[in-house]
Amino acid sequence: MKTMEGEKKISSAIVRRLPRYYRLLQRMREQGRERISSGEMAQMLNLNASQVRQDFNNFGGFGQQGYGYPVETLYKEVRRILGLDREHRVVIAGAGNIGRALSGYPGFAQQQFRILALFDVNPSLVGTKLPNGIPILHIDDMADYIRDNAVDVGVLAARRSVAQSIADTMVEAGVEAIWNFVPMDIRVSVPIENVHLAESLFVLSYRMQEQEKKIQK
Amino acid sequence: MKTMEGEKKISSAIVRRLPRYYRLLQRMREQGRERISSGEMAQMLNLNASQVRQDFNNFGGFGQQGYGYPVETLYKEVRRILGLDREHRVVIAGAGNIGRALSGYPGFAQQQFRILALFDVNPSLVGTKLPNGIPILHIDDMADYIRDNAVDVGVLAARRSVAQSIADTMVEAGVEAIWNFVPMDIRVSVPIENVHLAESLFVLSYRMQEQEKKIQK
DNA sequence: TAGATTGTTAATCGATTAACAATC
DNA sequence: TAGATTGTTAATCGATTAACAATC
Repeated sequence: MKTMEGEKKISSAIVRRLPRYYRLLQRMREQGRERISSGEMAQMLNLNASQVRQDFNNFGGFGQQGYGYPVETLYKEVRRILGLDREHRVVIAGAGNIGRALSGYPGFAQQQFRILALFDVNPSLVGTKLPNGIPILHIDDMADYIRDNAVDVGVLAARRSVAQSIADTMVEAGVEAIWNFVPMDIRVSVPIENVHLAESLFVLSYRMQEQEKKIQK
Repeated sequence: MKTMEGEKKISSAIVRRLPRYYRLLQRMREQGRERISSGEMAQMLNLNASQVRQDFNNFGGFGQQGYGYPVETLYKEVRRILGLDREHRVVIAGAGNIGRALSGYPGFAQQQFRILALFDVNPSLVGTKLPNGIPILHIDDMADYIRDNAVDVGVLAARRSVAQSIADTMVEAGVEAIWNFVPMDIRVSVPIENVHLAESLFVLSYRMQEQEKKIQK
């Protein structure tokens, strides 16, 4: 082990591979695997073995020459690096299709993302609860709720016209990160991660066309 | 105009920027803007003006020296490049939270992605219709439905254990692309685009931690 | 024409891959 | 010890940025 975490700036390319390593290690762990080599990880994730070793060495030397990486240790390290070793408290702005679908998504609870409440303006929704018991509250109460309940993650699933202003309210009330499902560029001072479904679909459409062109030749 | 489309291989980085240009041009168009320069696009999308020009020149010379790019023309070109100038016929496997949320997503219909049906095994869902009229059919009927209705895009929103086999059925029945919401690597012979929500959330979690560390210093 | 902005080549930067000594 | 595989430096590759002649 040579490098210490936190010293160098980790590139976005590397950060986006971390969840993939995490998922792989989780699976290996469930299967009772005790060690795994960079070559094996590379093959399973369609990467290069050097790249895998480079990636992990940004955070410290977790492997052992001649042996590989201990699955359990590496799993825990990656979980810690990703910040998944503590509970996150989440609210969702917008109780429409997306907002409700996200609240039912099992992946969150499993990784300690607790969804506390949804917020909306629709009078026929406000005051009700989802089947799983999560309450839908009025958006005007969101700021206080965030403060009172130590919410650290805000999810944007509202209409486009109000999205920026809701984001501002969230940040002002104290969320530390925003997960944005609204197809627009939100400007905030905290980390934000965009899930632009339409863009992903358009990329698919492009590749589909490209494929057709290839076949026609 | 020098290069002809289809000659060179377009890198993934460029393809992923195309939807962002598209969205920007759509907005400019709605605002009645007639022309736009590479510099202006770069600024709005947080890119470099050279990069913008390089990107478009992969597909042909759409600009004019001393003037910029005509918005309407460029918009239509990008739409065509992305394959959004024709209707796509879509089915969704899995009528759970995600599947139903996607069927209600207005972005699709606007871009000519027509969702024809959902498929599931749940007897209390099969045979019913969503509020917007889209029918939920039995998964066993999916292959025939795809063939009979010229479906070209399959959406995977089913449980993990059946996802690969459903994907195989879709491809066998003739879909040309798969949009995958199941957090696993699906192996198919057609283009596939993964929307791994958990991975996106984990990246957010990472950045949040990183930010905290910075502040503590 | 003069000014602006493209299209395109060249330079730079950063990420990926290869190579190999260190070492378990 | 011999074999395997890491950690790390060096080489390569590809993407981004800069520069500028072409031209509207």
